[in-house]
Amino acid sequence: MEYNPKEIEAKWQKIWDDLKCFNAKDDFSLPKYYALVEFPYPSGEGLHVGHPRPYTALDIIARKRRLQGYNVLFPMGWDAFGLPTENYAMKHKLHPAAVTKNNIARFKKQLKSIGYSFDWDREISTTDPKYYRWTQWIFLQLFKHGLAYKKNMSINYCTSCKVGLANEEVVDGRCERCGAEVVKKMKNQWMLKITDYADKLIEGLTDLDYLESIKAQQINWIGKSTGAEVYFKLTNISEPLVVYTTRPDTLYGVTYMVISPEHPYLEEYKLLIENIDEIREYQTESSKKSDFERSEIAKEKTGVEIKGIKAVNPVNNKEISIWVSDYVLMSYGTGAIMAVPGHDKRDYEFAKKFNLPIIEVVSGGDLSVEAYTDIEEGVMVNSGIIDGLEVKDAKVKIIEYIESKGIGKAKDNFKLRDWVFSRQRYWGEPIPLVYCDTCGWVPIEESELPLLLPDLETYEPAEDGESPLSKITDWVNTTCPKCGKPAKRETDTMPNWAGSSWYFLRYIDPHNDEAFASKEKIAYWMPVDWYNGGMEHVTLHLLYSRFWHKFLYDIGYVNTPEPYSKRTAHGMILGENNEKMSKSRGNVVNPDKVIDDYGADTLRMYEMFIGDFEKSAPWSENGVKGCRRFIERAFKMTDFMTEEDNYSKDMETLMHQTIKKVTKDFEIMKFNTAIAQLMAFTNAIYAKGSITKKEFADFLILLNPVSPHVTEELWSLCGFPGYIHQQKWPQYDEAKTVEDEIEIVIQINGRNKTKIFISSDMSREDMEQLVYKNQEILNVLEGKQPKKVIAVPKRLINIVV
RNA sequence: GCGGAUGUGGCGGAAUUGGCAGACGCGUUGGUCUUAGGAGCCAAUACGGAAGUGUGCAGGUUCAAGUCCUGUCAUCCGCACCA
Repeated sequence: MEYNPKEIEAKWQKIWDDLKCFNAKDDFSLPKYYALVEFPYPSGEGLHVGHPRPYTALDIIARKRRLQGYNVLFPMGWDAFGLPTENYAMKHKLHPAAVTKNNIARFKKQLKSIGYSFDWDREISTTDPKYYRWTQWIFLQLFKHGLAYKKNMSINYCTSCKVGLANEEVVDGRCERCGAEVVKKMKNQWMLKITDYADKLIEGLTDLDYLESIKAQQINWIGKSTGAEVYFKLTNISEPLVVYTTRPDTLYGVTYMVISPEHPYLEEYKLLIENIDEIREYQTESSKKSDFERSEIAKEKTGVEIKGIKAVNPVNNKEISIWVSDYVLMSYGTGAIMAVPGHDKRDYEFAKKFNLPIIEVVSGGDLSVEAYTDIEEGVMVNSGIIDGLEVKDAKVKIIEYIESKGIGKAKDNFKLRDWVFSRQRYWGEPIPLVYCDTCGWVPIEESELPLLLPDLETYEPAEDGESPLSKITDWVNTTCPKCGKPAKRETDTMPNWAGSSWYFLRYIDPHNDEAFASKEKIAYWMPVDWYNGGMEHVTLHLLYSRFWHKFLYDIGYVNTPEPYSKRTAHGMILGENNEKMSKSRGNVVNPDKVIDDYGADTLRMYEMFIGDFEKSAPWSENGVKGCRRFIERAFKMTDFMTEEDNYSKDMETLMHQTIKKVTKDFEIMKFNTAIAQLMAFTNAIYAKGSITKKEFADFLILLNPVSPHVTEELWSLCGFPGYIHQQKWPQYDEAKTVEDEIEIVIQINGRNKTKIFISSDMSREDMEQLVYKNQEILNVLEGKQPKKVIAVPKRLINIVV
C-alpha cells in the first residue's frame, strides 16, 4: 500500500465537508469549548508558512476536545478592511471590495487545503455590511455613553501627496511613496475613552490565564503611576500651569519648568511671549520629528526659554523660568513638567546645557557629576516643611499640604492614551454620525444601520488630507435625524482595529439580524476558552477588544466581564536563512508548495515539530522531510499489525506513557515533544516488529489531531468502526506508566561512576543499604569509607567519601 | 533610555520540586538491500588519544546547578524621553 497524500487529503476533506462533522451545535445541554485564533488580514500575497502555526495548534486542541466529548466552536473569518487592500485597489483601478473578495477566496482555498476543522458555516468578514452594521452599532453605544469624543490630534501629512499617512508609511520622516517630507498636521478626530477603563483593564487580568509576559506587557502599556497634579502660578496670567508629577516630594528641587512644543498656552498667550518667533521656529522643527525620534536623539537636549512669562514654585514662592522643549510630550500627563534636575537624568542634562540651577532634595549622590536618581528611599534635604523626612512620608505630607492650600491634588496617571478612532481613508466602516449646526453631533437612527460605504470613482484622499468620502457631496449632505435641518455626515472611517474588537462575539451567532448575537447563545458560548495570537497584538488589539467587551458587559449585552479566559502566543517562523520571512528578502515559503510536495499532514506536523511553540524558529526543508518520513513509517505499521484487541505486555508501559505525554503536552502547547513521543513509540514498534490492533488504534487517535487525513484513512483501511473523529480520546492509568525495574546512577562525590538496576518502588532506606551490600557499588568504592550517602528514589545514589 | 524576551552539539530543539545534560528530528558516517538510489531498513554520532571537559562569561550556594543567588557580556523584539 502506497501513501498518497494528495488522494487521501482531497477524499477526507470532502467527507468532512459533506458530514459537517466539525460544525458547532447550539445545543446548550452539551459541555462547550470555544477555541479561537486571530482571524487573518487577507493580503494579496496569500498565506505563508507562518500562518498555519497558530491555526494548527488550536486545530489540535479543537480536535482533541471533540474526541473528549466537547461541543466545540472553532471558527474562522476575515479582518478585511485596511490600507494595503485600498492602496492596491487605487494602483490597479479596482474596487477594494473586489480585491478583498479575491484575496479572501485565495486564503480560504489555502486554509481548506490544510484540513482545518473550522466551522465554515460561521465564516464572517468585517467588510460585510451585515457584519459592520454591528460594528457601527457598538460605536453608537459608545458614543451614547459618552465614550466617543472629538479632539484635535496630529496626523502624519505628506507635503507632496497632500494626504494623511499611516505611521508605517512614514520612513525616516519621509513619505514612503514619494520621498517628500512628512509633517504633523492637526485634525479634529474621533477618540474613544479607553482610559476610562484603564484601572478595570489592569484589575481584570488578575484571574485570567494569560501568559505572564502578556500580562506584564499589558500592565506596562497601561502604565499606571501614582502622584499628584500641581498648579504653578504664572506671572501676568491668571490661569496656572498644571503639571503632573510622580514625585511631589521633590517640589523644593524644582528650578525651572518645561512645556511641550504643542502646549496650547503657547498659542493662547502668544501676545505675552516676547520671543514668539523663536518659539514658532522651534515648534516647526520639532513637528518634523516623530515622538520616537524625539526619544532617539535624546543625547543632545534642545529647547527655547519663554521670555516674558515666569512661573512661581508654589512651595517656596521662588520665580523660575519656563522652557519649551520636545523632550516633553503633549500626549503624556499635562504636556508640562516641573523640572527637578537634581534627581532626573533628562532634567539634569537640560539644566547643564542651559546653565540652570540644580538643587539637591534627596540626600546622597554627587550632583556635580550626575543626577542622583536612586531615590525610591532616602532622606529629604533643603525641603522646607518636609525636610528630614523619609521619601515615603514626605510624599504623603506634601500631598496633604498642597491639597490643603489648593495648589494641587493627588492623582493617578496612565501611559495609556485614548484611542484615535478616525482614519481619513475609504476602506473602513463609515462612522454613523452627522453634524448639525443646531444639534451638534447626532447619531443616525439604529434602524438606518448599516450606513453603507458609497461607491467611488477614485479612492484617493482629498488634497487637504480629508477622507475620500468627503468628495461625494450627495452622500455627505443629509438631514439631521433630530431636527430635520440640513446636516453633514462624518467622512472619516473607522480603523481596522474596530471590526476585530468584537468578532469573537459574532461567530457565536453570525446570521442574526436582530442583535450582534443572541443573549442565550452568548451565555452558552462565552467566554472564549482559549485564544491564541501573536505577541505583536498583545498591546493594541488585545486591549481594544477587552475594552469593548467590558463596555458591552457594563451596558448589559454580554455576560462576562472578560472575553478570553486564556490567552497564549506563538513565535514567528523565520526563513531558512534565519531572517524574518518577507518578499524582499526572498525567503518566503508558500504552504501550497509544501502541501504539493509532501502533503498537508506533513505540513501540519512540521509546523508543530519545528520547535518550541512560543519561540521563533527557522524553516527547514529537511525538517519537513523528517516529518514525512515519520508519517510513512506510521503508514507502514499496518504491515505488521496483529489481530489482538489489547495492549501487549511489553508495550503496555510505553503505551500508557505515550498517552499521558501526548495528552499533557498538547495542553501546554509542547506539540514538539508530544510528536517526539509518538516517534519514539513508533521506533519501539519497529524494533519489536509487531503492533496489536488496539495499540495501533490508540496510536492513530493520538496522532489524529496533528495529522487528521492520514489517520482517518488508516482507521478506515484497518476496518476500525466508524470514523476516527467520532472516537474517544484514550485514557492512561498512572500506575501503568511506571516501569517495574529502573536504572539509576551511582555517583561518588557527585560524579557518575556506574549504573545499576533496582526495583522502581525501592525505598530511600533500602537504597542507602545497597551501598554496603551491592557488589557493583562496592567495586566502584574501591574500599573507601562512605562519609555520607544521599539516595533519591527513582533517581540516584550519591556517595560522599 | 524604558519595557519584554533569549543564549544548551554541525543544525532545530529535549531535560517535574535542583538529581544520569543532549530525548526526538535533521545532517554526517558506516553497514544492509538493490540493475540503480537523493528510497527503505540497521547502527554510530557533544568535545577530547586518554585521564577528563562541557549548557554565553565570571563568581557563589549545595552531596548535587542548564535549573537557585550575585555580577557581567551578547543577541532579538516592542516603544509614546512616561516626568
